[in-house]
Amino acid sequence: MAKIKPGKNATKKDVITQKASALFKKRGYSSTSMREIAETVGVEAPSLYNHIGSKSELLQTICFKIAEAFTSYLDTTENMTGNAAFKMENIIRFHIQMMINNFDEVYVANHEWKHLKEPHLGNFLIQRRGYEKRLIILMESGIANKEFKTSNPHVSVLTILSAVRGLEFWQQHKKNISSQLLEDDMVNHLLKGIIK
Amino acid sequence: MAKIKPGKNATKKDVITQKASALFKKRGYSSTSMREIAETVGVEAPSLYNHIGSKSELLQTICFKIAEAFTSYLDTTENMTGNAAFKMENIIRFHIQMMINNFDEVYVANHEWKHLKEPHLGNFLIQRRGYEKRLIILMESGIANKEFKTSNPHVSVLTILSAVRGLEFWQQHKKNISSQLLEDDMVNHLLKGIIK
DNA sequence: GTTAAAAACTAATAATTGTTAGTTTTGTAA
DNA sequence: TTACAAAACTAACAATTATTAGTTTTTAAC
Repeated sequence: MAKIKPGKNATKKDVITQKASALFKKRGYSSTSMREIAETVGVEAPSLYNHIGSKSELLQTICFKIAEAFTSYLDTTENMTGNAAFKMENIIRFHIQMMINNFDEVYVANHEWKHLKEPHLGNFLIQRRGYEKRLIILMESGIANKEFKTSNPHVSVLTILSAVRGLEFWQQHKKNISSQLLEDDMVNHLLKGIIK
Repeated sequence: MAKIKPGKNATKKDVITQKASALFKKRGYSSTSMREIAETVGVEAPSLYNHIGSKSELLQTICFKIAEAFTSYLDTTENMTGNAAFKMENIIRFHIQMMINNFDEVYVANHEWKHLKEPHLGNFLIQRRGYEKRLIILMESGIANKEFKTSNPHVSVLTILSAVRGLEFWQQHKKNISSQLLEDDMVNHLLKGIIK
């Protein structure tokens, strides 16, 4: 039957999606051809269409899977007991771990979402803005609690999200920095700064 | 003569490059066609070739102009008198200002450089890594001086660069945040943290 | 007004794209 | 072994791509 061999718990569609993630990350969505994806899967291009609907569907799958993961972790965190600083630290750590453990897909969701087609593009942006808004509310509650210094919560959240989302080029420094050190140091930096 | 009308101090090539920056930012390098660029310039696609060599040359121009700006500002800063914290703050402020005042080009340099062709791709990465290395050295000197908390200087620099480079989605919050507030708050955050 | 150059135009090219149609091969259950 | 469905294959498509060639228009200097 299939030359595409799914591992345990992975459909053939999963395999294709994973290979596509790696290629979309490396070469960008638009520059990646279905023939390239097919080649890394070990199949001719038209065969892919026995498993997926379209190239753009691949991008949707990736983007929404990641968006879902972040939203769902935020749900969990909001329902935890603990102060705002605790929750914020949790979320930062989750972002860093996602970046480390699901690099290809997170990178694609962060950088290639603009190639989504409507209505998915709109939905993605709504979800993303909603996520940012909830983080801002968390930050505001921490300021109200006097856990955080008084500052513009928009800017704080933007800074944190920028920092963790842009983390992609940590990959080049992998040899020098263990992922645990990266996580701890980065959390410290974003919460407590670097000035003595 | 030309239907492309350069403003003061701007050649026709400059106009094309600027329009291309905006399109590369909005739609990505690969998804932007020469016909699209031509249309926003107000000309047919082949006419562009009277002023530029190729599409990929446009990307080169943008990427290296920005890389040059950052490298050159770092040169200046390194030669200033002042401690490491002063210099680092300076550099962070410059990054933020560049992001605000040259958004399209900085965004393209940060996100589309992977589509550069050799040998330019290699040169760009060398320049970029050199820049990061010099920031790490600056950070190390600050730690040695006891200006900065002891931590991994790689991680600190990575965090700062991630934060300022990812700043692109501040655009969506423009209405809420003045650029001066953004700059001051972000510098504070990256240097002194947010925890009380 | 004439002339020469700069820069626009139209037409065309070869390559690559995502995708469909139609056919053959493969694997599984009976 | 037979039969059916899943999934591979080849061939082909229409569209779009960056770019070139050749021609006409525009501009500026005299």
